[in-house]
Amino acid sequence: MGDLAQALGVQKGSLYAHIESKADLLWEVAREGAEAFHAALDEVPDDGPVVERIRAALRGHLRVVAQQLDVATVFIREWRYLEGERRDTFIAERRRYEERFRALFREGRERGELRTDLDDGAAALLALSSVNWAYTWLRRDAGTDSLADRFTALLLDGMRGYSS
Amino acid sequence: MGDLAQALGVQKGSLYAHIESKADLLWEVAREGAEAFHAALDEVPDDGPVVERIRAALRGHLRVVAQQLDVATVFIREWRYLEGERRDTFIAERRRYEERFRALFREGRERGELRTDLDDGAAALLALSSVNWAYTWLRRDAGTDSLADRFTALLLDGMRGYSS
DNA sequence: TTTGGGACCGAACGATCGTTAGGGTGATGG
DNA sequence: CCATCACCCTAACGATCGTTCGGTCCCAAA
Repeated sequence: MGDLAQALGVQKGSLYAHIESKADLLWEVAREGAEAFHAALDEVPDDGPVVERIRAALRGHLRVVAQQLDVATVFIREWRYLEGERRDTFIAERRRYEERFRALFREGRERGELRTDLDDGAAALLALSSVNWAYTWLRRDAGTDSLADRFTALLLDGMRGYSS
Repeated sequence: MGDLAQALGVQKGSLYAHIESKADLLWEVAREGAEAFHAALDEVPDDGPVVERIRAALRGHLRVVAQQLDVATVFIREWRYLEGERRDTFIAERRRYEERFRALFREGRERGELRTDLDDGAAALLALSSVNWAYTWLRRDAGTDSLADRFTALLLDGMRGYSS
């Protein structure tokens, strides 16, 4: 709160003419984060090659991380400090996001665009881990699309030479 | 400190008969974490198929995460609260760990066991991201080896069907 | 012109937390 | 037997932090 007030050029107490509590602020940022990531997924077309949609989803996620790093940090890490009902509803929203991701891989498998023995749970976990971890090192001005493409290529084609 | 004292069945102040400061504790755990992860990497043989060594490295990392979750959490996340010189030396140790990981992928490419156009930096980043993120969801009793193997399979062979 | 209200200040409150101080106990070893 | 020392307690200190409160200023609506 002190830092926030200082960044606004205002005394600590003056903040409370605009907000109710610190917890409210965290909740607002968490909601904003959920909205941003879901919005990025909304931009992914719901038909066309699954591979391209996965690439678009990773691009979108990384873009949110890079361009709204603070919001993303709350969505990814700081949400833990939410309390009570807000915490529960946030977790549900977060699970929904992961589920939407997983559905991509499931559909890819079912359509035969991905390997038929694909473990879509592990696949979604792997993909989401890679982009979720990005908030720890990603710079705001990084070329996120090309990075997402490199991740996509690695995830889809693997690191072995056989498939090239 | 209060929680720690309570867990030990002791008053807060009594802790200081054994330690110097809270910062010292964090430093100790951070060092323990670095030691554990490096030790896990030491168990990986330095010859043989690179693919198997990568699998072993991921297994080792996940095992440390699962079995020493608190230590791993400090190594992965809480080290940020280290200060001064300790912070710097820790970061160096952490970078060295990442570099050892990356060397695996580089060697795999150079030996022709991995694709010749492999971006070993991105590959190491992807692999480390996947296992680093695990501390957020991994349960202590999880079958980490099989999980590491699933990750290894996905990373090496990819999610596309072509290579199977 | 008066009134109401939003924005802000300055100060303080109350809680938490890491740490210190002073004193007590009991076991150990010279 | 006595001194030492490790260990622990209670109490308090000082700093930080989120929040409250009374008061001032100023703009806009009545």
